[in-house]
Amino acid sequence: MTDKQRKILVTSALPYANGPIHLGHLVEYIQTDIWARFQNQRGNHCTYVCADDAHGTPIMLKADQMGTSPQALIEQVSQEHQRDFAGFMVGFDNYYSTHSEENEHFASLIYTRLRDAGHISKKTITQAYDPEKEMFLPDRFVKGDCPKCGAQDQYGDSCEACGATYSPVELKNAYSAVSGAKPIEKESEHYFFKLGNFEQFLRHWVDNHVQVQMVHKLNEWFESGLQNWDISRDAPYWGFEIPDAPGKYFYVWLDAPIGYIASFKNWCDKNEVDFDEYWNESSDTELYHFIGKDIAYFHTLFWPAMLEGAGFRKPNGVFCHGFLTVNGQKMSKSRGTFIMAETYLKHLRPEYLRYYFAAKLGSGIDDIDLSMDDFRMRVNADLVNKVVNIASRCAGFIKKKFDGQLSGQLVEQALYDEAVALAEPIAAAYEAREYGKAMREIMHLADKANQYIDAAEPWVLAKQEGKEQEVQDCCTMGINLFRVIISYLAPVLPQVAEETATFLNIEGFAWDAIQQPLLDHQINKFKPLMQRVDEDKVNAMIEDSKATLKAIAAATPAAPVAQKTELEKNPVAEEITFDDFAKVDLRVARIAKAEHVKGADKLLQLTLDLGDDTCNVFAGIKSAYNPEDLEGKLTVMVANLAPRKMKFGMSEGMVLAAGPGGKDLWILEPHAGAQPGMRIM
RNA sequence: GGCAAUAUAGCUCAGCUGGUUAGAGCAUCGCAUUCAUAAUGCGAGGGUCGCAGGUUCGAGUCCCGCUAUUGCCA
Repeated sequence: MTDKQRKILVTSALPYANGPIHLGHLVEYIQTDIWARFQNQRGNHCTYVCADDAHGTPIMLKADQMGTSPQALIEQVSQEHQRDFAGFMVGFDNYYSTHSEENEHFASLIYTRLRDAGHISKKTITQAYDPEKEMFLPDRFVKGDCPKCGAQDQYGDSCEACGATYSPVELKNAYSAVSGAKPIEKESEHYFFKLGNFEQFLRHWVDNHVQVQMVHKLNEWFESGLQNWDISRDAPYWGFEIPDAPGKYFYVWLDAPIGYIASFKNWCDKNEVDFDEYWNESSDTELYHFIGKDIAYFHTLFWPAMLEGAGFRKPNGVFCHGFLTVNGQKMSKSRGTFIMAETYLKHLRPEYLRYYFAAKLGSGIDDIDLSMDDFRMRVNADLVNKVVNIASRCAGFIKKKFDGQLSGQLVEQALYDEAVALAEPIAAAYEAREYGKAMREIMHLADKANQYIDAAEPWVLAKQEGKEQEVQDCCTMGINLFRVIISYLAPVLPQVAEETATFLNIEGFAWDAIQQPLLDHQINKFKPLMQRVDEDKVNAMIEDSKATLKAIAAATPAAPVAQKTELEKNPVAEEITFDDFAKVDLRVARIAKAEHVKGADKLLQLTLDLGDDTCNVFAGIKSAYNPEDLEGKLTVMVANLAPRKMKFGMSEGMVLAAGPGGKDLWILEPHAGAQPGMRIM
């Protein structure tokens, strides 16, 4: 800690103001908050700002749908977001909105500077247009059938069933997700940011400012060539009008990152801080953005290029993190693993999650998994059984026998020195965002503290005459080790740290304070600092998540879309006679074996048991089923279908399934009791 | 389809530039202990490091292929 105080500005990505914060978001805010708290604890001056990302078509349409104004919607969502973040102890210095005067100012300023420097071009493009709603439709708001595989109800940019990418005009049976009308093609002049002008700058910049994993990604983008970026949208659009272009608005992604600047400016004005010191091109303050890997493109290409072009400083680092999975899978609304921040907080303490995320976070971009059982056991074992236990097992002696007074000496100076010596490696781990590594070090120290107390046996000494001093000494050691541990954990567990400060009767946890042990010092009564994670509460949270999402789904007025009924999408076929039908021999079959097919993206190979006979069938259901989930189940097959030679072998029949394709595919299963081989009539 | 990341004990994860019998925590089992929020300590079992090749004196660690999972394709 010899460096002079660093001035640091950190940001987390701006959450979009059309929905609630969920646990997936929180990975990033907790990661950033821990880093910011750590920096301040070390004595640096770290400011943490964020804001709601409050513009764009989805917000405009959602407000419309709810019968309210975008303004009212974003105000309400902002309240909810701030409430949730506060609940998780995410300590922003400023939380603002991209729909603000400051942001309009900076968006216009940056645009104007880019334009004057020749980095903006115009071009007329053709886009899908909703003639009923009289607006251009973003790709996501055009739906229809995939031109490649025919899957129904796909978005305008890509097919979820076959993965094909295309433009909205290629969709079959296209309709507007806004009005249900058939979109037409319409021309409009758009404004573009000439990203290619910055290729040399960017190629150089990315080398030192993003993680290695991202460098690879970026090189890929460089290889395929930097395209101009479409930064304008036509009215009606919820955002800022472009200064010299009436009826044209900044695309939401243009003013979103500028929201970092705007939020900071807003904070500067309130706190009399010199804005320019932080944002001048030659600033020697530090700037870091924490983001999810999905928005790297915007933050590692467009953003530094915009700043460069407009004469602002560039970030010192853009830190990507991975996504959150729950119980090893994508968060799922039906499984109750799509957990909103608010729902979590109704049942569980925020620090559990802060610690769990910290224990799993590294500096890379790997996804992290929240395994509910692991979460509960890990938090209980580490924080309650190990860490808090240290204080709990020493405090009683100090309080009862010595009236809260710590002794005047450290009997195991070497052990204490060892604990304090971890300050630097742990600080280095925090600095490098290797929180998992830091947590492992800290828990190892906690193990040592428990081992020490075990060996010292204060409860044995306490029963012996004349050993009072030894009891006080070893409990003083224990309490001091506890203090060191909580100091290391303070960025992760703000509330525990605060309550520990009260318990220890100290000011707080400046990083270097532990250099001086607490001796001849009066401490307060110990109160349990943390309760165990209760399995029932975890389960209640899951159930609550299911219920909450159901309620939301029910309350949300269905998009006026024209939710076409299944029959409308796919009318009943021409009438047939019974004899026609009878030609199809449907049989109950048991799925004896199901396996992946080497080299096939969509097929599973099924071995179907018909009682006396088995047959081999290739079924295109891989996107919806895991082989292991199918084995042993009964299903229905067409038994007399002519065998067909496929690339992977002979398919002797087919299994029946319903659904548009992709994950939405359901095979038939007869009621229990049906036997393999039975004919279905 | 293209590109990338990941795949290590039952679970969650470490394993740096290749080098002795592959580590941790939790879980399990045995023993000890009772100061502590059914907490702690000691010890044990448990892995052909996704599969198959290759480079090397030597590979979990490098290369190729395959499989699975995940993400990105502005």
